Amino acid sequence: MIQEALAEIARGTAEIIDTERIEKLLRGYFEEGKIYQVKVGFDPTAADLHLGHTVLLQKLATLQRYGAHVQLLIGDFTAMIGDPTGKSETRKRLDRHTVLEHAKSYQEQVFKILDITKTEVVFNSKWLEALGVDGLVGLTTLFSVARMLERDDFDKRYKAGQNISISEFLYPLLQGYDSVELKSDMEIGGTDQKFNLLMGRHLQRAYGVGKEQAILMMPILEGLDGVQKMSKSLGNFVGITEPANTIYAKILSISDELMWRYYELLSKRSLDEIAHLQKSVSDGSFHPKTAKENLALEIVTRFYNEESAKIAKEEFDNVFKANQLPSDIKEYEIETDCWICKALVDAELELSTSQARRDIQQGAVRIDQVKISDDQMKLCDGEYTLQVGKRKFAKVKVR
RNA sequence: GGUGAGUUACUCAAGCGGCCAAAGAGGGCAGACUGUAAAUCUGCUGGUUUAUACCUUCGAAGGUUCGAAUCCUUCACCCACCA
Repeated sequence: MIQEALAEIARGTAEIIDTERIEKLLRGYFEEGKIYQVKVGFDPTAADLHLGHTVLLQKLATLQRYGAHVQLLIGDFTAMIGDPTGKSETRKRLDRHTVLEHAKSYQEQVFKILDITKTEVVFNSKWLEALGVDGLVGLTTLFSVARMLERDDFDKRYKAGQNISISEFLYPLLQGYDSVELKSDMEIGGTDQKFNLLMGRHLQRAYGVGKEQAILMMPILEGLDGVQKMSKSLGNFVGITEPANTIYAKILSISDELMWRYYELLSKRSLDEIAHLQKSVSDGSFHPKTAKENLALEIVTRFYNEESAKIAKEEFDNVFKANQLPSDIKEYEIETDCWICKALVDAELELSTSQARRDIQQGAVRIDQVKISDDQMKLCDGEYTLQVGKRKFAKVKVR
């Protein structure tokens, strides 16, 4: 029983630190019904969750089935410093109102996956504000600069002669201190958070919390481009609140190679089943497109339902296989005798008339499914369907 | 505090008085081919009612010049080294 649970928990993880401890927590649950605290941190700056977040969330949901109580930590205090992982720009401090709003929006999304009765939302400003300069200085004595510089990204930047600010040293310390306050038994995060996660362990020891959190690291999900990590700012994401049709279409646009990665990290199918599927595709007995469709259907179903997923697929096939128009196209009203380039801009299909002109010259623009080549034409009264490229549509009423 | 280097379009990065809306790469968009996949090939990639044209852009503001991303001055920011 415990071993089974452990195997399920370990599935897809990149690294686990202190498996013995996790085993102990599970034993406590199975034998005595003891629950334990699992910490996960979120930045309150981005309120839209995407598939990358769900890798963590799904793992948490699994843990919740085995006795975990989730501490969903909103890093409202640390967010203003900015995580040094990645680019560092001085961030604006968010006001209380905005933070609460983001947190609320998080909860709406998070509980599509997590069990609300086993989750608690906490804000680290609560204790970090109270920490004071005194406490902060105390905290900084517990870790050395040399060890801080061991951290991979600091090391690289230091050697490359790039700037590292003191506040960036504070970030992992404060995040680790959260684990002290929360007395977490386990923390889950992406592999890029390894240093920060370990800091929690280190500080729990230093502060004599009486336990050291186990660490569960999940791989970072690549974005739609298959190279960089999925993030909203890079625009390579699939948001979990996006329309079913969009989610479906985005999944279908990923490369075959990336599809297996998504299967591994997002699908609920067993690893054996996925391996089998992969084999069938590589020996040609199963079409990769079908495999991708199944994946897309599974993911859409998770956030909506089977019916919506089916409709999304039909819509997709209609538009891209049969070259028909999508069923819901935005409508715009345009004045008569409108220059085509201007109309394209007004219908929000193009950003500028110059761009519109270029696209027309390249044969990317269609009116009522017919390709046009004259960038000087005007639209007279009537209703038209404008299309730019393969996926941008708009209906216009000209009068 | 001293010395030196730097700030160019979405990103990196060339340019060092006119041929600069600004090389090149990446990214993005579009076309061909497809499974709206990848790979590949091609075109485009500041704006403007139609442009061997004009306008805005090369950290900011001034100046020199017929003419400046390029030279000078001041300011801001950033980095390294020395203290």
